[in-house]
Amino acid sequence: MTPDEYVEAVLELVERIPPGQAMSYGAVADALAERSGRASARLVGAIMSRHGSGVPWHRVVNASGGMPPALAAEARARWLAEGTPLRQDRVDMRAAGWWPGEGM
DNA sequence: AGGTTGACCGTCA
DNA sequence: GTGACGGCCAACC
Repeated sequence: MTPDEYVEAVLELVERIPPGQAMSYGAVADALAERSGRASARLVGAIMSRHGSGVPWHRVVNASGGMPPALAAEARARWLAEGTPLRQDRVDMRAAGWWPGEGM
C-alpha cells in the first residue's frame, strides 16, 4: 500500500463514521492496520491536518475525546449540532465510540 | 544527511 | 485528575 493509498483509506474511513459518533486517531490507525500493515496515531493526525479539510474531521478525536485548542470551539459546535454524546466539552467515547462494521 | 515538529498514545509516577 | 517519557512516522527545515 503506497502512502497516497493510505491517505485515501484514512479519508474513506472517516467519511464512514456515522453522525453523532466518533473514532479516536488511534482507533482509525488501528482499524486500518489490518490491511495497511502499519498503525500510527501520529500519522493519522498528520494526514487529517493536511488532507482532512474535506471530511467530517470532528468525528475523529484524540484518546481523551477532545481536540487541540485551535479547533475545540468549531468541533464542539458540530458535536452539539449532531447530538454527539458529550461529557464536559469532550466526546464521551464510551457512548459515541464507533468501529467499522457496526451500524451496517 | 541530521534535527525538529506535530489534529497522537500507552505507561508510570 | 495532572505531568514526564518513550515510541511513533511523515513533513519540513
